[in-house]
Amino acid sequence: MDDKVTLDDVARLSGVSRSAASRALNNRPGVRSDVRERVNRIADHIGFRPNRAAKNLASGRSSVIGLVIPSDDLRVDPYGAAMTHAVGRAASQLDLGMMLHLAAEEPGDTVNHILRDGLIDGLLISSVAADKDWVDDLFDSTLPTVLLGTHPTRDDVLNVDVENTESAAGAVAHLFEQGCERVGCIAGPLDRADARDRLAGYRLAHDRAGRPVDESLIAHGRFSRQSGLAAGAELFARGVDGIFASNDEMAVGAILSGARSGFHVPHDVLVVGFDGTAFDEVIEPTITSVVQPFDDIGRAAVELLIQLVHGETGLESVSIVPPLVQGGSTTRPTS
Amino acid sequence: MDDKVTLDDVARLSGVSRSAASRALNNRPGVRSDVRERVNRIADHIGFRPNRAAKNLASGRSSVIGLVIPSDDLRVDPYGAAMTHAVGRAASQLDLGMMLHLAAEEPGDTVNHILRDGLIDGLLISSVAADKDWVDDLFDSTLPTVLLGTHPTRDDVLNVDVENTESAAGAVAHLFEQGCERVGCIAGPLDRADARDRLAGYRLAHDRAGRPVDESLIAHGRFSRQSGLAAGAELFARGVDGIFASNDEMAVGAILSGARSGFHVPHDVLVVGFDGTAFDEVIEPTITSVVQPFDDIGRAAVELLIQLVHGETGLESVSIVPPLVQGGSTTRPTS
DNA sequence: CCGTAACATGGAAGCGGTTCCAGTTCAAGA
DNA sequence: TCTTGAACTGGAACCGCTTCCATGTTACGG
Repeated sequence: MDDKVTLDDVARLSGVSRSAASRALNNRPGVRSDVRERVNRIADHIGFRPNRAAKNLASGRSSVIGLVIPSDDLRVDPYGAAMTHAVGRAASQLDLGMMLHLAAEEPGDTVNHILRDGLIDGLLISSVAADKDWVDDLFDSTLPTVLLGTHPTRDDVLNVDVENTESAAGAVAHLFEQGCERVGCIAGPLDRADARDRLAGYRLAHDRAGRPVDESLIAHGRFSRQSGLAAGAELFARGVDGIFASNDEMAVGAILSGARSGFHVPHDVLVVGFDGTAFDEVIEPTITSVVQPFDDIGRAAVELLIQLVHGETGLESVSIVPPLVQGGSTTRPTS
Repeated sequence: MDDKVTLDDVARLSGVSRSAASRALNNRPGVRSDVRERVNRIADHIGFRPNRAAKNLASGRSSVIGLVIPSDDLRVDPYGAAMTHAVGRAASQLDLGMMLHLAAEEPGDTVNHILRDGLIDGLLISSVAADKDWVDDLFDSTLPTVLLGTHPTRDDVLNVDVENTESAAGAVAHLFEQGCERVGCIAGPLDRADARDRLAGYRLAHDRAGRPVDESLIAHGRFSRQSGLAAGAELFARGVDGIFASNDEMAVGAILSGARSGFHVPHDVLVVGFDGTAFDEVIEPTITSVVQPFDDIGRAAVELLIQLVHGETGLESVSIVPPLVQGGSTTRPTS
């Protein structure tokens, strides 16, 4: 019923010009305060909604950001879903819209889609998607872009990430503190920077504790639950009393794997994971994990992107220190 | 480097007017074919990207659709993630953008966000979000809207859903065929239409088989894994040799619950779920489930919405029959 | 060879805002 | 009272594309 209320209507009813009305509604200077108030009152009285397309065209800004995330990641990886959720909320809080671009393996028309429409002010790209060539190319486009996570190879892109190395080291140190002697590691795919850093943290913790790293206790997974299952089995066979899994999915896999071969957590083995994405799992025990503060990350990323869009310079990447949240998987049974 | 190539440039270089160029590029009639070809060639030679905002403003259409999904659903419910993924892909294939709107409990500015910007041509709303008043109100707005799922109370909204009742009945019948005598049901929250329909299917199957429904074998959950765990425990205590869970999350919960109290699937109990969202789980056995063809649903919904946007009339809701996909949870061990 | 219909073309008017700029208003200081 | 300048105001251009409409062009049958 309130279709098609334009700025002209507001202006006419308020007895001012369109330009004055525009200034009033956008809190721009050059309007007497009583006029400003009247315009605003009338505007929302008649249900004025500025037409985004017109606004966009005139101002050159859309107040919409894009998020590029691997097609699969949203569906099968809790990390992707959590990140999408966080970014969506942050955008919404900042009065921004969010367009979701699912990154498939081949570019298809996606790049065009993303770039073509001046529909987007800037782009947030998941580092998980950055291995796809065409996604990677987006960093070189003229579109303002911020990376979520760490780029596998480049370090010239603005990004927001958690501190991986130290956090991983802290997680492993925690296992040492709980008395673990033989701590295994389930590393992620090493073509990813975060996986490499977490593995580095595992090594770092050993260095600091003055313990040698037993390379045979480093198993490799692909951040999936299945791969954690296999890697876990491998480690249990080698004999470990502690496991640092590079993400929670693999930690879950490891715990299940243990259960199947008679190793129980936390009775026989302590486990710590990374990401904090397994809290909704119905798994005993709950997993101690380096928990990613997704909301903070999303917020920081969106804010950084907006600053970039506004042409601010001297911006710096953000590194967030995630907390180690204790669950049952590293709590030694008292009995 | 190819910044700011406008239609004017294309027109000038092609030696035609802007209007002719526009017609040529949009495959509209009234352009000689050689001219059309020349314009197109030149356009992509100089890297012309029509400005979406301008296009949108002039044509009144944005080629962007919105998806409203409950805030939590994306993160903790595989169903939400799968649906989002499916819609995103379908939209992308049809050359449409997708804006994601996370529906929080309170409206906040979200409604404004969604409606205000003429940014969106139409809206897809998850039925899971339809219990929120403000979301529900969207159906009455002037924005073209299609519901994903079934509305809890209204039947005047255009929707795309799977056939719930018959499918559920089929799932239960399958349990009967496998020789189950006491089949329990874990129902979903009955304020949701799909949950009610699936429960109705459970009853229907009993009717058809000429078996009375033992009301004490109907447990209630909330579609979450945790609630499935509790409901499962309840049923195992009552003694069942088959369980129909209204979704896979609860089926997983039930299987875990069984394992904890010594009932093994499929040895002691057969289980069938609904949705087909648990395939990536590392659970033994894999779950027999009424699998939602998410891609088909997403595609159908987007197409329906676009027809609606184009003002087509006489459109009808779509009901898709999902297949029952067998997993290990209903395969009787031969030994 | 001409009249006419069918088609191709360019001009111009929007779409609904923002923003520059020049003209007004008005109060304070001379 | 007259200046002066800051603050306000409205007119008009413009963002880049679509689309209506009035011309110009072509091809045909008579």
